[in-house]
Amino acid sequence: MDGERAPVMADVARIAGVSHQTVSRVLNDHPNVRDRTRERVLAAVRELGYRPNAAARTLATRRTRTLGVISFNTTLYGPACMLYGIEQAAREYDYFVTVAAVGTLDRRSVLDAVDRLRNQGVAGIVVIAPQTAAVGALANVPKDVPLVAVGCGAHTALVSVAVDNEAGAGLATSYLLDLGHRTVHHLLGPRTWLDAQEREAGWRAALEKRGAPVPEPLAGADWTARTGYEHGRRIADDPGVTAVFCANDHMALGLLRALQQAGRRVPEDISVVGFDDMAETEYFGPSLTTVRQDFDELGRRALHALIEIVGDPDSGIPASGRRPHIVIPPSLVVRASATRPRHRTESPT
Amino acid sequence: MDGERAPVMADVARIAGVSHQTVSRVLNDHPNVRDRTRERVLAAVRELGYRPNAAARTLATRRTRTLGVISFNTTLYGPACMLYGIEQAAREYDYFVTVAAVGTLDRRSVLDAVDRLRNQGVAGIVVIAPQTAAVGALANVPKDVPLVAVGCGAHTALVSVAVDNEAGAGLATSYLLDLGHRTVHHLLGPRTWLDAQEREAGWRAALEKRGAPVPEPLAGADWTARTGYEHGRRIADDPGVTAVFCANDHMALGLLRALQQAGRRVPEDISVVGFDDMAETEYFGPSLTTVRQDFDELGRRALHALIEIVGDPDSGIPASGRRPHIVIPPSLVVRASATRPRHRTESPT
DNA sequence: TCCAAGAATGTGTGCGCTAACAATTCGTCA
DNA sequence: TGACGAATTGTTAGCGCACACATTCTTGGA
Repeated sequence: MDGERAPVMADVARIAGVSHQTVSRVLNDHPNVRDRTRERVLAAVRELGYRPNAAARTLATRRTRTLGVISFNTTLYGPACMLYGIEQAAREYDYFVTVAAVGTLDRRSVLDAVDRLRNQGVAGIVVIAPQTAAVGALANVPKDVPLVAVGCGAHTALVSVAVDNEAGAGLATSYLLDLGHRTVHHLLGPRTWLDAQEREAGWRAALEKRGAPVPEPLAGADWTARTGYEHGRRIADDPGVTAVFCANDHMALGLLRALQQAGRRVPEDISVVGFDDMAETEYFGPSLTTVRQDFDELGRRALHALIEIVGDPDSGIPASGRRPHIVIPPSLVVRASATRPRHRTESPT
Repeated sequence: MDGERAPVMADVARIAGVSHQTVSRVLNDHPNVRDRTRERVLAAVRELGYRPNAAARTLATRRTRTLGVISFNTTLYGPACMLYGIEQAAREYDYFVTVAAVGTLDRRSVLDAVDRLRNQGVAGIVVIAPQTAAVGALANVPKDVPLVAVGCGAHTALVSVAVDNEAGAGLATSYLLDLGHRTVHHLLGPRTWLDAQEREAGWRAALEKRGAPVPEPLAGADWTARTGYEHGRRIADDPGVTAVFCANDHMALGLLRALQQAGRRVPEDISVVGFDDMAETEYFGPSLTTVRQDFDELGRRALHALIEIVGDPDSGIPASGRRPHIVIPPSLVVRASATRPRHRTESPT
């Protein structure tokens, strides 16, 4: 293909008139290289357009500067953002990121992804795969593979970085209750997701704490606008529902749409609150009150945690610290989709 | 850290009672290995939990099985999907994918990303960075780096895989014209994006072909719902506008919202068509008629193109073929957001 | 029975780099 | 001026694997 082979360290050494080891020293910022020598070497490097061979370095040092990311579906807003945050942070530490997407979330796929990444020789892995099954499978991974789970809820055996789902759900639920709603219905995410479970728990806890009745949560949704829509049609027919907390924004969108089609007004007839604060929620009809989670930050924090475990000699971070769970507080973004109920049935203020 | 070192080929060889070379043969599916020997080797591999050292293999073979992806913003729907498609396809060919996200799109960032990837020794690069600036910068990359641009419009000097933006825009525009609109307004994407340019060209061509007046396109938007919203407020005040073709779905969402707030009904008063067909468009209010592009497929095709250039010996694909541009036809997805104009001002059918 | 051709396996070497150690140079103080 | 220690540079030996070649073992036909 290409005429001549890429220059190697020996070539640089010859041109600079030094030994290859000196070149290595310059490239790795070792002390005890005379300034003049260093400059000669760097000049030679530039002249040749030399670039070190990563594989050779890896082989010699027995350590890679690449990290793996396993992601269930990078197409979803949250995972996509987290991936972005991870990559950003990795760059700062001078690590590469290789991704392994898994199509389905059975144990096998997940373990398979772990395997592929290990074959490539990654130094550690961040998992964006918030399902219970995935987490279960991950528990079987040999402990010599540094592993951090991100956005997967906090109740896992793994080192994890996550938003505080329960607190977020509590925020949303309390907000609706404060508005004067007698109770708040909940459009569940898929129960196989830890986030969904935790949000449900937070919702339930908030209700119970306030002594509000706890209605049966609306189950069977899968995070998509489509299932939100389907539930919305049913809710529209139920005059008892005045407030709905949706486990994510996509479903809220579908719900909003169904209610609108059925002639139920939001927020006048029914208040809706979502979760995630994806970029477009502000422009839903009406703009959606939702719980914001900073996915970017989540990704970054996950990477930091991983680096900390891997132990980056260049950053002076000890390879020791054990920090099982990092929890990031979410915040409520108030927009137009929720308000006080029109016909207050009790407790007039 | 871990007590003993990972097993190497020699360990396997010893246990299986063969030479390391035979182990290598088994692992690389070479012919001329007796079945019994192969089994002994594989048993030893399993027993030891041996996994080949990728770095060593790379060093010895002088070729990596990793590909790089440069992406401007994996947070957007399109790029996220393409990345997913790329990873999927890469896995089939047994390649790894490492991502390099760039925050801004100046030449420097892009070239920087290329550099990082080359340092890591990737065999080739897929670029998801549809801006003119990026493409310009890429033209400077040494030609010995296999490079494929994806979703960046077709008018580039690079090997590219893209949806046919002009055809898609034509589809949308003609559809609105066929409905009876006198003309179609266009909410432009950012002019620095090739997709935006091509969509504008397609819109303009369709209009001219039909002899319809060509209004000044609505400029200054940036793909986000926010700018779509801003333009929407202005459009709402303009009774002359009966049909709008938006350069993407996000902007269409903002537009829809603004129109609704202003009391203009869609599609009765104004018809709207988008571009992309992202997952939620069906649940916009009203559900959006849009031009679908199959991002996933785009990503997969890009990867195939790259593999073809890189030349994968294991797949029997020759390292020769030059295929500058691959264009994928888009399709129109008809939903509720567009209809015939209410007050037809001319050409009664 | 023997030999040639081919199948099956083993041996040696180098990929490009870093780590450990050896050798050299330099400065400085007695 | 000489010598000693620190700073600087060079030398050697792998890291784990695949390739080229050498060697041994099977066949099958004369």
